[in-house]
Amino acid sequence: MYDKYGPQGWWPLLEFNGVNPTKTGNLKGYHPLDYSYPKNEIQKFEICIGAILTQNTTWANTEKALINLEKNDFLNPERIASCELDTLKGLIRSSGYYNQKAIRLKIFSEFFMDLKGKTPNRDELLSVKGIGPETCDSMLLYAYKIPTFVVDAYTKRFLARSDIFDGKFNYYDVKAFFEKNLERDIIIFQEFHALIVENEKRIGNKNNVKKGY
DNA sequence: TTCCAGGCAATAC
DNA sequence: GTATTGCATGGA
Repeated sequence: MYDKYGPQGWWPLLEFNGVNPTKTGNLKGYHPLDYSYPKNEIQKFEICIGAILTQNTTWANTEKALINLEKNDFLNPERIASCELDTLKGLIRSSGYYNQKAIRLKIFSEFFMDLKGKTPNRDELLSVKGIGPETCDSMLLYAYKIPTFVVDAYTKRFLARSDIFDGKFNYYDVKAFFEKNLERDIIIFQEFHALIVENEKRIGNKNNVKKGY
């Protein structure tokens, strides 16, 4: 997949204006071969907010919400934590589930401020309301650069078609499978997950693999 | 119009 | 511990 699609440069960040013409959807937000992102606390925060906003939603819808937040100077935890809930709901409307996501963003913003720049551990993140296994691992892998493998709907669909996995398709069994078979390296984990997503987006759900498998 | 997308918490068994 | 359900917009 790497030979076919090239380095993916995840996570997509709004601030990056480089162009990767082979991308479908948007031409912005990627930073292939540059693994120094996020470069500051705001970018770190942006990744975490994006991880929450993209829950069960397309990235296109998420990106609209992120752009709205950015335009209104809402990409900082203080602003989100202190603003009117209805204002926040309006800005993230396009991401869907905006009532619960607005509350989750506020809760996470408080948590992020309390960290004061420190890296949270997995259990701390999971204890935050609105953060489940996938959102947690996305934050750790892409914002905090901890080598933990991210399992999402694409990952399971990829495995379901591949025949190389005979276990149960629950989150932790799938995660363990990848972590056992890949070198525990931050760049490899980031690229492998992003390449699976790119591959699955391109081929579509041809075999109509059901969600959850 | 219908279906589904980079989940999660609450609830029910 | 596992299964089900509500949440909501926007594109195909």
